[in-house]
Amino acid sequence: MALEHAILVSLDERSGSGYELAQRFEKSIGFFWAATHQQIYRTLKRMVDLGWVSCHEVTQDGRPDKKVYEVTGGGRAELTRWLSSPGEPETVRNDLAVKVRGASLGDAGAVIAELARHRDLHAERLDVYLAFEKKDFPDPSALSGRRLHQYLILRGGIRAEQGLVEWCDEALAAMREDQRR
Amino acid sequence: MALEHAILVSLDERSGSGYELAQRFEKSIGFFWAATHQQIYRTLKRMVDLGWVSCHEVTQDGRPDKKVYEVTGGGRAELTRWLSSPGEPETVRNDLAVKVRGASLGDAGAVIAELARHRDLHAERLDVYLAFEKKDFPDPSALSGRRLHQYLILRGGIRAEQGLVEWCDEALAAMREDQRR
DNA sequence: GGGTGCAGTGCAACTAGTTGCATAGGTCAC
DNA sequence: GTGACCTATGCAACTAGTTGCACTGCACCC
Repeated sequence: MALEHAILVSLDERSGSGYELAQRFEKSIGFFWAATHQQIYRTLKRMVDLGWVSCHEVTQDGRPDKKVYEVTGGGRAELTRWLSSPGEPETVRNDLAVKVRGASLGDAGAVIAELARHRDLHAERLDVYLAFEKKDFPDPSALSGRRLHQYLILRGGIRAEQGLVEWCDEALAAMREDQRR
Repeated sequence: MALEHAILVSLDERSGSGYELAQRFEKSIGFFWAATHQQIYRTLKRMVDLGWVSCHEVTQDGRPDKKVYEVTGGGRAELTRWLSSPGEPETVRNDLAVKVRGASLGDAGAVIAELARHRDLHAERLDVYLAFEKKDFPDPSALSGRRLHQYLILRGGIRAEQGLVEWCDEALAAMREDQRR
């Protein structure tokens, strides 16, 4: 499982509370790992037990108190161990593909509409990523270390969304053509 | 959840036992939905309770008896309903991306090796898919209905693997270049 | 006759992830 | 002053998926 490790990477960049982490997961880290606040709070608790992160409460005024977590030596050791251990590619799960495959057993028009909806969702996400790229990484060839790695992740997100938009377009064209015949 | 629906699509094409389904999931359906035999047996049982599939035992000689499942009217109704209902794109989960993002906190060389390993895995899968394409769909423009949908799914798999291979190559080149400096 | 391997089904225990709800302090607008 | 919204944490119950094991029957090879 990589949620722990995604949290370690994120906390290593900057210590923070569960709430802050949840927001980071909604944004940058969410390109390649999704997590709800529930999952994060529970996992943080487990990670404290494992000695991978430490926690101290911070009293705030004007807003509720929070618990700030930071990575310990044990956490860094675990991260190093994990980075060097092999893993398998995630198993694919694609609702939309199941729908396309089943289109001839139901309402093909509805599946086409669903494809078009997903096409637009992916195009929207792609635009967001491309805007990040333009703004945050204007000169990719100059990057190194952590900044390079952040850039590469973004590139992965861009490629994935591009591929999905193109696939939706291909499928839409073929299925619409098939319907006309 | 789409495992039920993936099973319905598969059983609608051809009735079969849990064992057979598990094999189909290892092959064709596995392009876009992974499932173990355990999951399949459990889900089939639930689907019988829901009235989506019916089950009858088949005595075999030379091998153990089996239970053959087939889709009922209720199952087809459920499938139609689901095909017309909107769904969200799956949340992404990518171990390898987490590793790349964390590469500067551990052994960057190990992450590079892991990238190279995954690159080869994806290239291998891509070859398998391309061979299917060549063999099973020599003339895509002539396809319609179910055959077209099967082809489009395969195209999705091909695009996804191609994108991953290219991304691995991009990341490998950049990280190796960064190491040399 | 003993090992390997395929076909076939399943339980039990576990880990991971989702959903709904609760609570509590504070700001800001109408 | 009250309703909407943001920060902040968490429990409980559920659904989904994984892992390890167990059993049966038969075939085929050495």
